[in-house]
Order: sequence, then C-alpha cells, then structure tokens
Amino acid sequence: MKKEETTEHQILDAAKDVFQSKGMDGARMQEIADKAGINKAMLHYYYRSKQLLFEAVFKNAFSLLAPQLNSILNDDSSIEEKIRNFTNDYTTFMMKHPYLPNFIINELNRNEDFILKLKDNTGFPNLEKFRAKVDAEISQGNLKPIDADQLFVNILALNIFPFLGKPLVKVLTKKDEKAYKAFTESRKTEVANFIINSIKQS
Amino acid sequence: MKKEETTEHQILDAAKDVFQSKGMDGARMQEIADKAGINKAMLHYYYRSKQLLFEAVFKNAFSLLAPQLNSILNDDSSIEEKIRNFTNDYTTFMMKHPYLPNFIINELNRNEDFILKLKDNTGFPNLEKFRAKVDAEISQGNLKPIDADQLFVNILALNIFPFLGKPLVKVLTKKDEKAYKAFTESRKTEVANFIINSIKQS
DNA sequence: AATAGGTTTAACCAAATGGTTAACAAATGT
DNA sequence: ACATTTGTTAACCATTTGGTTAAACCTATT
Repeated sequence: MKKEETTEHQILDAAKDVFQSKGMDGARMQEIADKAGINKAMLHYYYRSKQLLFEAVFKNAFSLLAPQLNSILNDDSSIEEKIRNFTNDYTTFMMKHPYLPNFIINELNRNEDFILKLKDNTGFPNLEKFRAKVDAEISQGNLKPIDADQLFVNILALNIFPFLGKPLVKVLTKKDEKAYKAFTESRKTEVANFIINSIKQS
Repeated sequence: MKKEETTEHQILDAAKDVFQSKGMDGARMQEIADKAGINKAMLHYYYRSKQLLFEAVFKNAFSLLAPQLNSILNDDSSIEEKIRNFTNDYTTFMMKHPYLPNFIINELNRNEDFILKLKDNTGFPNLEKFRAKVDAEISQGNLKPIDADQLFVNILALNIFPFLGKPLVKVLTKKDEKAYKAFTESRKTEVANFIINSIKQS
C-alpha cells in the first residue's frame, strides 16, 4: 500500500483541507472524518486530539513555506537574482496553494506563541546570510543604501499580499477570477522589476 | 446618558474586542456578554443573533478602513504626495488598531461573498480617479510606465503586510516588541521612499 | 398610584461538538 | 490453527454553545 493511501495520511489530507479553509475554530472533526471517508474515532486514534491534529497540519504547511523562504535567504546568487527567482518561484508556488498564506498568517496571529514551537526546527529560515549579502552589495555600490530587514519585508509583502488580500483586492480593482489570475501571473515579473528599480544603484 | 454608555454601544464595544481577536468562529457570546458586563440575553435583545452582531462589528471595522483608502484614491494631490501621505497616515492609524487588518482580511477570506454586501455602500473605495491620475503622470513623463492596479496593490501590500505578518516577521527578523515597533515606525517614510524610488522618472 | 413601555435577568433548552468506550474485524506473528 | 496486536466502527457521553422564555425591574406618563 502506498503512503498516500494509509488511513493516517488520508486523515491528514482531509484535515489539511478543512483546517486551511475554515481555520482551527471553524473546523469540525466530523467534517474531517467525512472527507477522509472514515469514522470520527479514527481521528483520535491517530492524532489524539483536535489540537494535535491541527498542529500536524500546521507544521506540514509551514514545512512547505520554509524552503521557499530559504531559497532567497541561503543561496549564493546576487540580490537581484534572488529577487527575480523568489518572486517567480513563490508566486508560482502560491498559485498552487492559494489558501496557505492566509492559513499560516491567521493562525499565527491567533496564537503568537505557536511559532516559537517551530523556531528551533532545523531548516527554520535564518536571515544572517541575506543581511550580509545586502550590506556587501551596498558597500560595492551595487545597491542603494537600504536596511536589509526592510528590504526583506518588502519582498515578502509584495509577494504574499496578493494572496492574503485577494477577496478585497478583487473587489476594489473590479476583477473577476480570470482577470485576477492574470494579474497575479504578471506579478511574477512585475514585482521583481518594481523592487529592483527601487534599490539598484544606477 | 452619553452614547458610549448605552448598553447597545457597550455590547458593540465588547463584541469588537472579542471578534477582532478571536474571529467569528472563535468568539463566544458569553465572553462578549461578560466583557460588556451584562446578561447574555441582552446580546440577542439588541442584535438578534451572533451573525448579525458580527456583521455590525465587521461593518464598523470596515467603515474605519474605507476612509483610509479613499484618502489616497480621491484627493487631488500628485501620486508622490498621495503615497507619502498614505504611507504615513495608514501606518499611524494601524499602529492604533493593530488587529484590524487581520480581522478584515481573514474574515473576507473565510467568506468571500461577504464583501459584496459592503460594495454598494456609499463611500466604498473606487479606483477610477487614482488610475486616471497615474496614467496622466506617466503620460507627462513624471512616472515610469506602470499599471495603476499593480501600483495600488504594491502600496497596499507594503503598508498592510507588516501588520498582518507581524508574528512571522518578528520571529524571522528576531525583533522583540520594542524593536518591531521601531521597525514599523520607520516604515512610515521608508516605504514611501521605496515606492517612489521605483516609479519616479529620473 | 396605576399603567404601559422598554430593559434586564435567571433559568432553561435543543443542538452541536470533541472525545470515549467497548465490541468487532483484520492482520500479524508463533 | 491460535493468540495477540492493530485497525475500525457504532453508540454513547459530558460539556459547550447559541438562542429562548417568562418573570422582574425600572422609568416616564397619565
């Protein structure tokens, strides 16, 4: 039997669906069980409680996000390349997992301490290398002076917000689903250009 | 008796607290009643149901946000001034209402149709004037070519994200509460400079 | 002082919810 | 073949939750 067919994995899969679309508080154990096609008691057999099942889903979700961040933080390319690659890759990735950003952001807001549990994991994103690279390129006269943390948050903001704020932005800009998808698609390059325009020393 | 002291208003006030920090699903009617210092039956006496009380809170919250957006969309100043003013004013405002962005964004994600109820209200933000102004300044050679909607989303993203992603960014950048506040404070000008650097025709 | 109106409360209710139990089935090992 | 462990289910349970009710409590008007 393949790993994806085990009951345990089917539960996690169904739980992912329900938790990510309804949040911890809105999710119902019964709905997860129904979606997984099994009895509700099985959820507790494999994951003991709603809280633990939720944490399994959350860690799983975060483990998808972390490598995306690490790619911009830890590789050896120039800042400009990092930004172009990240903007393209992250947007591509999020178009496949559109509910993931809001899930993570919202649950972290609901329970600030929760992120501390993840912090110590190996692979948790670390900014040191990125900061050093930004400062180095500024010294070389390649970039205009900017605080590396501010730049990092700007990059995150421009890439993540269109997914977080989709319902709001869709209505404000009066785009339908198709137009919004095209809008997001074009941001793969637009956002990188926007950032690089701002920081590149000319 | 002042308006703020009426039972109805005390309920709305308590409901705002609870809904904005715990969301629709996590909020408990009993907690709202306790916080308002009244009997739970009063909630239903004045607002009939949890759903209607929630909608009252949500509309109230949105009516605080909308004027912030309208200020950048509808005044007659240059794009550069708009951006500088908005970035400063919005950040100042959000530092006073830090849970508001996540509340609105998250509830809209949880229920996409909900925004349609607000759409028809007078005062609902409209982008037409902003788009025209951006296009005009591009024609005048004042700004580099950029799609007005993309610019608008960039402005929103850079200003709102630090509040949405605070728990994540705090840990990633290893800032404590005080340092994060200073970080946010400095964005009042940093963000405007970042945007204008990118779009201003030199 | 009696009346009538809105306001407030304690007690109650039905439904939903996370979780448990005990019996049963299916593998697994000997 | 038998026993033991693992997986699965239906039925059940205690608690929580949004919501209701009927009576009590003002407060202003007559």
